[in-house]
Amino acid sequence: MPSVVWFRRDLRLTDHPALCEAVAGDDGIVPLFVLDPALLGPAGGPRVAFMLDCLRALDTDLDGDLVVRTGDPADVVPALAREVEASAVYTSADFNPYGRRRDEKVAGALGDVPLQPIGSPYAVSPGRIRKPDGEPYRVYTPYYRAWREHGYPRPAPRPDRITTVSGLRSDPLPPAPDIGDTALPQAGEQAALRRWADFRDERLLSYADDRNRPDIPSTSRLSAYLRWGCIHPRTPLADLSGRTGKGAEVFRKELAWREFYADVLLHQPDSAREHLQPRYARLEVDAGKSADERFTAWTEGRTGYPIVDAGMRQLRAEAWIHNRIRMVVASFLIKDLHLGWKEGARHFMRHLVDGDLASNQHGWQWVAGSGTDASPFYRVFNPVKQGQKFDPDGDYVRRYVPELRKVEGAAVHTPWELPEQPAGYPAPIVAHDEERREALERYEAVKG
DNA sequence: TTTTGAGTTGTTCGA
DNA sequence: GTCGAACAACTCAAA
Repeated sequence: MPSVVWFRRDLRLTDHPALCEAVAGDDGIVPLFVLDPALLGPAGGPRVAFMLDCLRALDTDLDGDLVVRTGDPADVVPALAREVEASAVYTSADFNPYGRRRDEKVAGALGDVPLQPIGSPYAVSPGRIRKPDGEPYRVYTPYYRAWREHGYPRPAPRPDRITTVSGLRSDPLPPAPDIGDTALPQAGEQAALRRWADFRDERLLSYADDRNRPDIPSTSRLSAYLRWGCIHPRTPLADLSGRTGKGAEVFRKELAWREFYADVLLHQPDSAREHLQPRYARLEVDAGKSADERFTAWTEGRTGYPIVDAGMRQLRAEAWIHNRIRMVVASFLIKDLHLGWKEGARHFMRHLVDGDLASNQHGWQWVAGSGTDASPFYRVFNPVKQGQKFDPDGDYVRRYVPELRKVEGAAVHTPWELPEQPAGYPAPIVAHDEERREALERYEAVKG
């Protein structure tokens, strides 16, 4: 009897424990991907388009034997299992709130055929790292120490031979959503491995110094690949283990942040929707027509603050934003426009190619100060300062804001000081100094 | 149980 | 221009 390998956020063949386990059986595997409308709906065009490309790449790597089926996994997976008389369904564990509910339903619907979760999208699965008293960590740094202490396995090799069952019905992939000119990364496992190798060899050494620079290619840009599991974090982590440089340590910490937030979300599933710290429900948030207009200006990159607008336009152009700039635009939405983090987080999830629930929701809450960080509430990003510091020559702004292309150097961060206003570029929609004070007052009111 | 030290990513102000 | 202090108080982790 063959076994089914149900792919979800693990669209690769290398270092795939569930796949390894399945191919150890004698009768071949049925590789399956389920197009689940409940997940595809909110995913947003770029992420779906990228996923479809990854599925094509995976199908190619499987000699065209990937079985795609559309529908509720609780129907689709058991139906296929019966169809091929599967002995088991192997899969990587999913720890997101929806994924856990779904897998419980699927396991129930499968009856006697076991649903075997093996491995997960993390080096250390969420829930594994605990304090000595058995409680989960709520603060990153001690979590990181425990995570390092815990360790993680080396990557598993790609199976020598993958015998697939051929000739099964497979639904055609839906047409890619219209994403206009948005430039997506090259999809698939091979592209992910190349991307990692390039980063490791070219930029890791200077990563600690340059990672906050959006104007130069300083980051790994692995996020979309990690999101869909084209690469498992074990692969970079194994390469890092032999390196002592600061860049290696800082990059390892970034990977650990992803794991920390997944752990927090596992223990506090509601934190995907609500503030982790409940008192922030009291934070005053603007609503109404003017708030809606400010939100729209933010999404369209028309706030009049060049670094913010460049970030929001990069999101449209590439379905991705440099991490530093994510913080800047998030801080602007929350503390300059006085809008809720949830709106911003939802917008990111709709438009990011790498949108990951745990990292996104908790990244936003980090900025809002309502998450795991013991954030000093007076930490308000100054959009001009951030621009001058991290985009010192203004190259990043000019790349994404054509109205400002003729402005030279760092002057691009303060267009209102130019003798002549650049045509078509808006004046600042709010005065940062005033809104900073306003934000501090509102946060003050939430204290205690 | 109590105590102590520490907490990703900042900004402003005054010396 | 550079530097340190102030911006508060609280929660968490660990001794």
